[in-house]
Amino acid sequence: MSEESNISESTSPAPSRHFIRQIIDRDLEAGKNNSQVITRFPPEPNGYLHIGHAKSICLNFGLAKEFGGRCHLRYDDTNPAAEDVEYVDAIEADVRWLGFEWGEHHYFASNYFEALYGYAEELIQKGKAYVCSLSADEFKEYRGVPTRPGKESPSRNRTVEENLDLFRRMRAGAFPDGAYVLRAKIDMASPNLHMRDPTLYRIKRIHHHRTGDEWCIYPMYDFAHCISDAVEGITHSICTLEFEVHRPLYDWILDQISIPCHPQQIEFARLNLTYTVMSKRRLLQLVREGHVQGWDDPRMPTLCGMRRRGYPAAAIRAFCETIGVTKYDSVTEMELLEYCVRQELNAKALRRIAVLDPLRVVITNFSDTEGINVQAINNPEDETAGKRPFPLTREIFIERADFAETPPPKYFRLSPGKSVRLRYAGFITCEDIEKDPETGEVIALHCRWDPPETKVKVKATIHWLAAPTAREAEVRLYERLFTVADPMEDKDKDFTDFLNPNALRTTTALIEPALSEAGAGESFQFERTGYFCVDTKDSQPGQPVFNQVVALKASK
RNA sequence: UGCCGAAUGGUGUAAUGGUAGCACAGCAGAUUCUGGUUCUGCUUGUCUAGGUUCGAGUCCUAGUUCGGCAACCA
Repeated sequence: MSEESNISESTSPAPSRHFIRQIIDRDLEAGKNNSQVITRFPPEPNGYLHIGHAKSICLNFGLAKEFGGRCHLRYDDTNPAAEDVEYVDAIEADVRWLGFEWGEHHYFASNYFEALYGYAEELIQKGKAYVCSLSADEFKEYRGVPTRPGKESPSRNRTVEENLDLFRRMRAGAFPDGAYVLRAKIDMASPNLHMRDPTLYRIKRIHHHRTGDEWCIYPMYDFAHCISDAVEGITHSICTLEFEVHRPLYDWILDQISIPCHPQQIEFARLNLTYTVMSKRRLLQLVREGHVQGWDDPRMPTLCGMRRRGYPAAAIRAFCETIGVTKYDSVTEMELLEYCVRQELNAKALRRIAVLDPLRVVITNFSDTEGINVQAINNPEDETAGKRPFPLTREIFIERADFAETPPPKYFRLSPGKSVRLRYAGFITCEDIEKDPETGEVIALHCRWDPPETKVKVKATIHWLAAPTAREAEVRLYERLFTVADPMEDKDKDFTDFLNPNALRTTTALIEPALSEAGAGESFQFERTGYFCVDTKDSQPGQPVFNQVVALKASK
């Protein structure tokens, strides 16, 4: 490399740095946190991860990698009512699939229940927390509303001894669920509702998927999260915008207790995508009500759904980098995700031929036994992918849409008397049409074949399959899950009213023999049609089922 | 009518007081044995009104609009 190009490279503009990178840049410059970057991805195991989580995963793990730090995988499992091990395993598989590793830094907030309890007692000792006897309804009433201050609970002035005794008995199971809660003693007049003596612990006799029946009191998110971060020595605690109003409480708790570490909470805008929904609750509703066939249904925006659909992990990573990170509540167009998917697949996927909606063609100047063998290119973007033999016989199948009896304007493909190129195999000219006498439907075409050397002037090349070698396979074609960009927009309707009835269409296609041996999870480009991935659930050896990943970019 | 936050083309994002740039989408063209890919060009933008400054997307003031917050959820 010449000196000049070295210079131009070093002076080329630095890659743009989003606001969190800039915060870290400044922290590192100031020597904060011993110049370390330790992040965490803290899912609650109460549902499957979706593309919105991918943004957070790529951010947290990506930042750690970029700055030579580390990222912890920590389950925020403080509410056993909603959580389950089923989700724990699925979450790990999804994060790994995305390409990230947590090493030995695999934690559960429930690992810290004992420590958390200790900090709660410390708060009580310091007169910063009290046990409250208000019922849930009274609690609400006392809390007040945003525009009016709340009023203090009668329990607020209990002595430290009383509070300690009550809290210990709460833990010991002396009281029924809901009888008491532990609250922070902050400020009932705070304009921030979260600072009006928030609940720290509640009594819940629910079996926990990790701690079993060891506990009947469970810490709330606000208490558990900041302390878990501090215990793990997290430097940058990155979360979504809705936690912005929780930050004063995050800081307050860590300021009151004797823990040396105080991570910085930074909020960013969650991902919204057009033509889908992104909340676990609504995704769960789609599963429960049977609108889709499960969390990993290829129509779902879940990571397992996208993986099954055939979206490459690299495409999702590229997408997450492209969308950026801001505090602006935005809606990203699905087209951008699809672009990233095509970009990745175009470079990597082997080309194969499949005819989705077959129309029989008889080559009139071939005898039954006559035929030729051509070579098909496996990937024009990658010469090392090589070629494969591809036979042409008297009877072939073409795509029904590649013939038009009365061609519309600018139709380049086959029509009566017209010619097209057969991919890799010369030309055909349509000489006759065979129709069903009853329905009038075109059932076959009779065409004359000309070899490639003929140089027939055509404007289109179509794909085709030799009838004797063609095999059948189930192909699933997907459209967007919803018919409108924002299914939540109409407040008078349920989002399920906008479900796209054509989101899944199943058909039997004709595939080339090489495809019937395709392994589960393998992706191909069906030439001129789209990208397809062998379904990992419903395929049998030698009998693949194909999921359409994404169509080729629409022709103009 | 409380508090917190955010506003840059259709969408997403950059510009950190000094030429408003990039990507997606759209449109047009070139190349092409995939109406794919690739390449070229084009359309479209700083929420409003004042102010500071030689100079404002950026700083100040006022407003407008949008989002979040009133689980013993996270």
